[in-house]
Amino acid sequence: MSASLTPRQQQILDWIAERVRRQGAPPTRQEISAAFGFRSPNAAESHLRALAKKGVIELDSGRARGIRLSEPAGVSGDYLPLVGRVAAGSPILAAENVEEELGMNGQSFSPPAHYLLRVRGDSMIDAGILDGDLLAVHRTPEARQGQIVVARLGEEVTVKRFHRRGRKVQLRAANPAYTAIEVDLDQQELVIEGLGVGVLRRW
Amino acid sequence: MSASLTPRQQQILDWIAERVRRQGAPPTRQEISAAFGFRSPNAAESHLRALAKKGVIELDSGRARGIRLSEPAGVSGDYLPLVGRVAAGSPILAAENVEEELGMNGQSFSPPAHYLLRVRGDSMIDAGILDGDLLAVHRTPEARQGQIVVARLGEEVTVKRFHRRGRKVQLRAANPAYTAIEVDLDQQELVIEGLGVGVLRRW
DNA sequence: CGCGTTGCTGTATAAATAGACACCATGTCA
DNA sequence: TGACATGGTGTCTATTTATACAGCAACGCG
Repeated sequence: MSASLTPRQQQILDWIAERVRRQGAPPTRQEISAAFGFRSPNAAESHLRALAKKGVIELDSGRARGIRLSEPAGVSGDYLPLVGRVAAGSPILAAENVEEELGMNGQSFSPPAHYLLRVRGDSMIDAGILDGDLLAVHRTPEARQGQIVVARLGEEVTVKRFHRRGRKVQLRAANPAYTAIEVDLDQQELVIEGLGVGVLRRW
Repeated sequence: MSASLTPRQQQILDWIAERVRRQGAPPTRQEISAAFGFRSPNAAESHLRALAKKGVIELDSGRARGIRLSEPAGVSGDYLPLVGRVAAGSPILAAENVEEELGMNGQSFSPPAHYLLRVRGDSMIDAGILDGDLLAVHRTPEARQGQIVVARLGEEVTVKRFHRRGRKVQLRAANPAYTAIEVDLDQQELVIEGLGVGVLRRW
């Protein structure tokens, strides 16, 4: 997608990101030039154009300090990845599935959350999980009766309540409009990706 | 700590913080004026001076967009106070009401959350807010039709949907088993403590 | 070889921006 | 009563800033 940056370009991008993080506002052309010892603001201008062309920044024309970082860098620690739609066949935490990093500590949940998964549909509405809600997930392959799990059936990832009887598993929705999914462990592969440990909703 | 802001000042500070969060750069005086309908950039200028005087922002003189938030976005850091039962008559954020500090950034919500309030009862169940859920609250005295608000009526703090017709306000539950609370602003005092901006549930 | 990209210098200018000065109305505090 | 904060309108200007134009040198690609 975005062409790789030259070392110089990377250096400049890093500096800009650092500036935004520390000063709260992007630099001007002349500030960039001063920082790198350019004698002409146009050196900065052309670097910015190159960076914009490669898609790592966006320039708002005609605005003072109109530089925006395409991907806000600065993932330092207490962040949980937000997983949106899971691409068929890919591991849940593959980079392509991560939409955003949310500033919150997984330890706020017990057991701790490893990531947040956006829930689609109203199949868990009676458990107070609405369409678009973020399910806090603890990665573990173990589930007990009645727990809310993130399960992978073939290429599909779903959120349901887990019920097991011997070699048969029922994945039950929390909504009378849905019928339970029956899985025979000898016939189909079922992977428990994790356990729901909480819900986060943003309006 | 920081001197208390007037509602108008809080509103302007919130708007600036939101801008910084979303656009990556602080606004200019004319942008503030445009957003609030001021006809003169000087209205924004004097508000900024007032905010700087109270220590919630810092101004870099002679720089375009030289506004820095003293405490990023007016939110103290990476922790949100969890407010449980609110003692009668005390301010919501009084230390006696804070049960715990949760490791999450208020910026995960938009507008940013200032604290979490434990919701009691099932009066908001149809909005997906269950007994014991934590409501993320953005402090502001302003509410629009239908928004979920934290309101104080006399000594009681409640979470309801806000509806206003002239001097009469209805606080509606999201549960058919409850009847709406009618408030005549000329008879009773109603304080909007904040706006619900999200929900956090821990199992 | 010519062509495009990178990485600069140097100059110029229109537009964006901060911020001064003057002024007004309202409320509060002592 | 006067002083002071709040919340504005209106105008003007010095500075800051983005960005165009004209060049130059080095490099890799086909």
